Amino acid sequence: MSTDRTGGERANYRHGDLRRALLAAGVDLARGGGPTAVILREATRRAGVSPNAAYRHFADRAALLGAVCDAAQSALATAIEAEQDALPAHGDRVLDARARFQAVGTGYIRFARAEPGLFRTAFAVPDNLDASGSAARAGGTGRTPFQLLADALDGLVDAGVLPATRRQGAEFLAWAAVHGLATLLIDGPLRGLDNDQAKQLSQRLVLMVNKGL
Amino acid sequence: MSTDRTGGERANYRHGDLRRALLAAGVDLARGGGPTAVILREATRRAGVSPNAAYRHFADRAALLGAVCDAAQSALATAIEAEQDALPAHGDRVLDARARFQAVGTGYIRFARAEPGLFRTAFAVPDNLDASGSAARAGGTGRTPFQLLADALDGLVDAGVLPATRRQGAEFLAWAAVHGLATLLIDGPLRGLDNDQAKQLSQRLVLMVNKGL
DNA sequence: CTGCTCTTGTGGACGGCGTGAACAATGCGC
DNA sequence: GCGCATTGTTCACGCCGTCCACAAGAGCAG
Repeated sequence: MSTDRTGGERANYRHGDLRRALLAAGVDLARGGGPTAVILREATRRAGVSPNAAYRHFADRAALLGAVCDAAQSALATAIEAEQDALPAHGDRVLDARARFQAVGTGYIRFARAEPGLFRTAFAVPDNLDASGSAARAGGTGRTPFQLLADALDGLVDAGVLPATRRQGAEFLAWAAVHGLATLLIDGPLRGLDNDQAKQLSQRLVLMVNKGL
Repeated sequence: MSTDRTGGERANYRHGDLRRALLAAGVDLARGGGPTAVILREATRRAGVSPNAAYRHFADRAALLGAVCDAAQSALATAIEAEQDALPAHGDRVLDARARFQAVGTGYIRFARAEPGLFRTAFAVPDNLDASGSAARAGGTGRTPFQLLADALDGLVDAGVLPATRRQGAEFLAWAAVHGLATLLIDGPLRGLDNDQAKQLSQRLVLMVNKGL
């Protein structure tokens, strides 16, 4: 019983799981105010620890922000998966593939509107192509948001909806459109739209992508 | 000759045009490092003035950043106009309308890639619908980027390319796609693409929008 | 059990940031 | 020429990220 963690308070001066606590605090901060709200000192304060303790677990503020960013991407992936799981499966391959593709877009935008702070944080750190497949950014099925989109596009090809010749690079076009709309909806001139309008617009956008790909 | 400004140095302790100098410094900072690089103290340093002098011309850092943001939007508008002006006018109304629409997208993305810092700053301050028509954000023709896009869409309708029924809200769909691609190209996984690849992808995207609207 | 070492948290300090309040130099209107 | 509103300066505060030296446990060797 030397490391008693059953109260929330520290019995020892060792915290026990400080890294996780700091990350959780960071995610909370990001949820409330986006990437710039991820303040290292504030995270340590919330973990009940002195500022410099953070440096035992993260190289610097950027490293903490990076971890929060990964967590946000993972949450986004989970949101997309949830949207897809809620889909009724009506045997038709074509309709199913279309629905799964649509669900990526609607889940993406639903998450952006529900958790704007986390959403903005998810894309705050410029990532390279490798990182977009990192396991830390995956949801419950082990796939990142980007991979979920790619899967949906593959599904469209398999169902014969999308010609294989147009498959290459399609994830970038689709992602650009959906991500752009999300940005407009939370930070841009489309902020203030109500849920119905937003949903309608996002459906129209995915339709546009589907037709235009 | 009491207000001698002919050297670059201050003869008087009055600066003469500090607001403009601070704004110029701010734009320079934004060009180099995006919105977070717009440091109030650094701007005053570059203007050769004490930090608090800035407060005679801007309420706070946010106000300075807002002015820089407007300037960046204006630069973006100018870039789009330049792209449109470079277009050869071959009498055909349909082709001309399409080309002008396409030029909005290519000019947008060209600017984003040429001036990523300014581009990111242009959208750093969440704007409302009114501000997207503000005169401070206009280019040489007095139109903001958003208005230039709307004009191009109107042109498509006039030329009979785009059914009037689909005109409403089309600027948001088009903007979402182009803006999204721009962010992928400068901050996202598509950073690192060379000019040809980027141009090709952006053409494909505008084609997608054109076809899908 | 004793003592050594590695890990992890603490305390103090530094420089940089945004910003407020008091003060001073200046140019302008009377 | 005088008084005043304008504009820049100086001093000060609190917050931030971060470096360094130190201390308190944990874990292991004997």
